[in-house]
Amino acid sequence: MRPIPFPGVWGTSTTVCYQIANEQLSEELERVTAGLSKKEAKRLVQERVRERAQAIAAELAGWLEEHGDFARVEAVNGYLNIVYDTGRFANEVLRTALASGPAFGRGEPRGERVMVEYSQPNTHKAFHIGHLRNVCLGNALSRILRFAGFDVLEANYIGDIGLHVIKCLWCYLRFHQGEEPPREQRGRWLGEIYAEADRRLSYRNDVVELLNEIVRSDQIFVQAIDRMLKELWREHKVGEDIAYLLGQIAHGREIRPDAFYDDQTIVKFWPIVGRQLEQELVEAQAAAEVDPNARKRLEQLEEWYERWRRLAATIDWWPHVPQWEREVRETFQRWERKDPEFVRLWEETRAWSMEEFLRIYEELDVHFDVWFYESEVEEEGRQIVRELLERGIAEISDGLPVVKIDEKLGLEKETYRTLPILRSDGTTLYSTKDLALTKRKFEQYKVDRAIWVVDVRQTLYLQQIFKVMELWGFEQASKCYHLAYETVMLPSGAMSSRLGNVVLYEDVARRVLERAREIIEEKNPTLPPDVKETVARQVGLGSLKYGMLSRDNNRVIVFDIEEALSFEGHAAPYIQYAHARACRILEKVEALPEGPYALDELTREEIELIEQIALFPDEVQHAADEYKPLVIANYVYELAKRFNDFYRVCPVLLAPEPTRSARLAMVAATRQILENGLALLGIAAPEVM
RNA sequence: GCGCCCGUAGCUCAAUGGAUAGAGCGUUUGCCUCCGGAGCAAAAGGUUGCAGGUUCGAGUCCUGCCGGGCGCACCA
Repeated sequence: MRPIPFPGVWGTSTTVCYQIANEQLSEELERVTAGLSKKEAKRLVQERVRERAQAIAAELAGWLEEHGDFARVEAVNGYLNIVYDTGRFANEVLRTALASGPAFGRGEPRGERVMVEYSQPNTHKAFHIGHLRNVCLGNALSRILRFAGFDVLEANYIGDIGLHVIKCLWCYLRFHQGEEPPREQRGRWLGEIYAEADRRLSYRNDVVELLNEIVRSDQIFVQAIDRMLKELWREHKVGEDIAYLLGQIAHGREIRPDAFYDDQTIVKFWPIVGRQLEQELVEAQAAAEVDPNARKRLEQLEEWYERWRRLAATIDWWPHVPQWEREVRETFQRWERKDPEFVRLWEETRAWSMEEFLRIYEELDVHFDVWFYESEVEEEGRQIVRELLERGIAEISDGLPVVKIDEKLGLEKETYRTLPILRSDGTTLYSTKDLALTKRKFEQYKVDRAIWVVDVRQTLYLQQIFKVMELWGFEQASKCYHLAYETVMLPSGAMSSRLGNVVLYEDVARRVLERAREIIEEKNPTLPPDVKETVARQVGLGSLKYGMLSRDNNRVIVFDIEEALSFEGHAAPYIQYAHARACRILEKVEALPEGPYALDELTREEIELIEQIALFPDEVQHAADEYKPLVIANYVYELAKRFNDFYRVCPVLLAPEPTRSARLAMVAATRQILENGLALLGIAAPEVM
């Protein structure tokens, strides 16, 4: 059963006649088509089934028309369409919607406890718009599941320890100790230090990666390599390294960062590389002016040159990288032996990040029931690893404790591969901690199902965790579900803190709020200042959230700031605006008139509006079943659209009774459902804007 | 090599296996004496990447290509 897909016709449609026709005809068709060519047989079957479906539909329609209690029953193209008696059905819909109010659409309690883990930000790192998508999705999903009748626990899992924290603190101690972080932005400041640490530690790899990339795809560069190396020889007489470079490039083999004899070789070579790129750039620019096909090469060269330039600015880092790596390992050991001074620093800086996260959650109206911290499950994780090793599920391979999952499951084909569960030096991995966390979710919080709202790139990893839990004998492993969603990218490509093109949540939020304030100042200057501010937040943040939720989970979002700043068209403000309009009408009446309402003679717009209203409870269940807030996002937009159509054609306050009362009921019901639907997305429904 | 995701209007995206594939942006033309113009009306824009298959019926399911993205042993 589904709604009849024609405008202005309210009812349900069924395809059951096709199924009956198929059953009835199966034997006969086999007989008749014997000996016919495939094409002929197909056409014949198609014809016969259609005819029969239509005949059955017509028969059923006749019967229902007589015995049923509907406005009209029709057989069309084999479909059986049952058209509602609008007066009665519409009254029923409006009555329930208005009587239930904020509870309209709520599902029956399911008696199932579900934990939704989302957000999982890392302390000491920046909170960017990729994290925003996760929060919006996880929170909307939680709200939808709860409304659909599940008992929901919203859980956050703070990455407050791990290599990233150690790197950040190493960099802080080594290069920024004693500096005063900006008062309100200490979390962000730490994030910048982390990014610097990452750049420093991956410096050699980044340099060599660029070099390899150029060598792989730029013939002109490769042809110039003899001259470049001669130049290098004049400046820096390390024959071994020059021979190495020449050999690798000539044979098309990768250059490796740790293969150099002398620390200064690349430092000296880098300016030579830059000069070569500059020269190629000049030539490519000239070529691009006459030949549009040369544009691609020009763009590639520009990108390489930009990367070269960034790396050149800190070329003096090269010799230090191995030493830094040692220092990071030592810093990790300080954490492992719980060095009091280090732990104190960790606690202090961790609080800086948490301060920022809490501010963001408050702003987004997101509230967690359970807070997990990676630092709290390290020991429990080690215990599980020990047990896995004792029971022979895990083994030591090249000094590394791993679970060879495919082997343990007896799978021939590589599927789950191998999961390391502890570092060879005994420090914990993400996996160590996640094993413990999974156990905790079910045992400590007694949940029936656990959902991980995590980036799609971790799909294999999470499947590995679930499988290891299964091998360990954890029965609820089958109740673990990974809700994967795609990444947020920029028009320029993937975000990368190392490349310095990360769009931070704070920056976007400030701009969106600023824009919202400007617009409200322009549209509604007479509002009291505090109302303006509230509305600006509701509209600005609502718009940002809607942008994250109005795309399917498995689609990449290309974040465009201009789009985020536009409050027109298919966006939250459109829906909020419809809500505000409805409020304007309703505030002009004393009390909502009691039903039943005169709904027998309805316009097309009225039928479509009521039809959409009636759909809400089903849509909630659908969204919950599929884990798709998008379903609700689409629904509220469609409702707002139909309301606007209605608003244009059907005067409410000026309509004569009893139409006026009926329309007021429609407005009230619509307003309520816009509010309910937006609430499921975590978006506010302002009364004015 | 193995595996996952995405190809729909110029752009960004919708469409529980069902009837005539819909929105927004952008473009063109209109609408504020009328419950709020963050709105509305109209026009233009499509071989749903390609080729097969399953089905009464395929944008949707299956197979193979083509194009793009991503993941695969000590990051999280």
